[in-house]
Amino acid sequence: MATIQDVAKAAGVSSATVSHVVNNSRFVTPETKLKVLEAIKKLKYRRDGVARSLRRNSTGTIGLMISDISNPFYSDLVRGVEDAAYSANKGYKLVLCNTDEDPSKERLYLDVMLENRIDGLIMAPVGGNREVLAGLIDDGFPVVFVDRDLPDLLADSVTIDNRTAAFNVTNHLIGLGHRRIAVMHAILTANSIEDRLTGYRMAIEAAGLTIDPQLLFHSGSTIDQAKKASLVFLANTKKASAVFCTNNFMTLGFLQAMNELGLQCPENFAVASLDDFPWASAFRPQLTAVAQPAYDIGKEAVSLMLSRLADGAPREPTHLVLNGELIVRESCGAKLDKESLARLVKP
Amino acid sequence: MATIQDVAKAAGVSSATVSHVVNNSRFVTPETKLKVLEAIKKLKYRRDGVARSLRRNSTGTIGLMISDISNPFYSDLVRGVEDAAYSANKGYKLVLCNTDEDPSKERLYLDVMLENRIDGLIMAPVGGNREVLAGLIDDGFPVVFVDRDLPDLLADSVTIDNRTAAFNVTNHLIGLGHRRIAVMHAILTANSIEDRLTGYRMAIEAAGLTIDPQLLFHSGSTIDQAKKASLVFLANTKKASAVFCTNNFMTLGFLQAMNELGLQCPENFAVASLDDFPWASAFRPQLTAVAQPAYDIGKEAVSLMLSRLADGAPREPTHLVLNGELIVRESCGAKLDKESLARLVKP
DNA sequence: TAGACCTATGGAACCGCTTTCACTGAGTTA
DNA sequence: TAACTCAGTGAAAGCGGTTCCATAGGTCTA
Repeated sequence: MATIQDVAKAAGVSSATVSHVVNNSRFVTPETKLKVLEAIKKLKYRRDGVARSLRRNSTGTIGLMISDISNPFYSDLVRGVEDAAYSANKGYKLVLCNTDEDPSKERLYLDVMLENRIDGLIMAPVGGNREVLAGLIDDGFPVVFVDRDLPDLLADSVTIDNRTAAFNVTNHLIGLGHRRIAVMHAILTANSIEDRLTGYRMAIEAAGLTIDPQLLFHSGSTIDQAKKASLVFLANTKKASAVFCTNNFMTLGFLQAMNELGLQCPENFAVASLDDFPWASAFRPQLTAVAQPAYDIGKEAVSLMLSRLADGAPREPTHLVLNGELIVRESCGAKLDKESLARLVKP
Repeated sequence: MATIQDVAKAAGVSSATVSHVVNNSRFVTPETKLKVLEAIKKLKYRRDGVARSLRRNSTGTIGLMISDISNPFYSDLVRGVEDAAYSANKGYKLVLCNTDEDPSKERLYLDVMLENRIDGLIMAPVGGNREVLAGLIDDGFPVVFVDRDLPDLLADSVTIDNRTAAFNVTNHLIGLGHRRIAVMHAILTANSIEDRLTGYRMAIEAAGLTIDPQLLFHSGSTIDQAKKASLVFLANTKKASAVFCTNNFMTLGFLQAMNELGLQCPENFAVASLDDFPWASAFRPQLTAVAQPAYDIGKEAVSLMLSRLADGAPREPTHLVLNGELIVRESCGAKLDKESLARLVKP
């Protein structure tokens, strides 16, 4: 691999000149430039980004930590981040890792990324590495939280209004006549889940209903765990007629469980999802869901990140809150005739 | 950020000793080691991976280029790559990018990755950057193709037996009585699509049927493009009773088109997919599909990569061919009663 | 006791770039 | 013609590690 010195020698100029040609960072006469470019071509020279990063003290790399790339919510989000990061003039690169909601994995990857001198970090925090993150943020290291926030850590964040989203979903179910609405949720120390539960409670109470703690159940964050938890819940039926699944893997797990038990949705049980699927319209049951703007969350996160990277001037953290859109389809019974619906909502 | 020199000074030793302590690369007396570790802790020293990479001439980074992370096939594959890459003792990092099947994007990202001195590249080649890739491979740079292969480029590859998979799917449709089976495919210069079409043709001919070119149609590689192509196809109906969708986005597009036209699957049209979805069992129609071992493809790709990175000794390229598994569910009519099926297969 | 050997550590070159500072020679001004 | 300006380029330090080679001091052998 040819170095800048090789090119300089071949072109009969100094390495400084080669560098300036490559980076377009100072005037070079057309003739000299031509000589340099020819030498570059001839030697197949490719600037060494590692040496460059060392010298410039910046790698042009953004770290991206999410729970699980195989979750469509995150893959869309990642897509948004990537498109925005590469396309910016600067051409930031992305280093990706999955935490699986495991704090120790998160910690490990944090160390790896910091050792490799990422310029900034976009992450869906698991919670549990507060000190490390607080240290980073205090040092002025750019961190943008996505999907959730870690309360009282002063970093930028891009989330959706989880409370309102959950309220709307729950309210939709209530409006259809459902009275006993279950909730399946993941266990997280981040605030998104808590907000979703709060939205649920607010809707229940606003309708003058009472909250039955028996109707809340939780599961691990994979489809399989969600399915198992759902089977258990459905076995000890608490006479619910509907469930609000607080994320998309919960929804898939619940539907798989219903399927295994021979239950039809919505004929036997209504299902509402917080998080839509891009392919939802191709399948039955057609899910009633809040669609999160995952791609936009990623895009906005990059934009906050770039603004931090651009001017070193510290600023107050920005908390961007996007809106989820409730898409009413069939899985809660919205399209059922009155009679069938009546049968569904009174278990 | 403290440097190794700072630590050395604080511990009263040389930077060489600090380096050896950090890397565990030569014996250091317990007392000295302790002093160093304490200094590291006190100064919050974190080894600079960039400087390290420069000196060692290796970054511990693997580039990963796929079409589109929001495609579940690729997100599973990426997951497999990541798990294998991080978990190996070496702890390789991953740099990710999406080509969207666009050769110029592929070229751009290739340049970015090479500039940043990835140690190896795992990619689903778009085709069209043959010279660059050939140059790399000739220079002994480790490249592993996944999902598809670029014929006569001597790189390792991990694929599935596309021909057999397509043969089996088609044969399944024929076995159910379908005689006019359409195929929707993407346009790629890589060989996977060609192989799938070949498998289709072989099954048709093996059954003594004739191939009607009117039944083949193609589309761009997004769900939306697939939907549009499907709408056109379904509008000018060629009296097909079944379609074989040669990848998962084709399948989703086709189902969305059917849905838009009020067509039921399989009652009005049978659909077979090459590529399953992890959540397939939660929804209707329950897809009959060949499940590709996407996660394993990723894992195996890393394992080939690591073997190349370990011993510098060049070896012949390895072409690993995994098997897709035909999962028979309902979308081709397999579970229909004879009468309904008979109605379906004779359009 | 001299030489050989071993153990634990240090000195410093070097990886390939960027960037500051300096320099040369031509043109301009007084 | 001397002094100055300015355009174009070069020399070399330095980013923060790794690693080769050297060395001091101790132990062992003859």
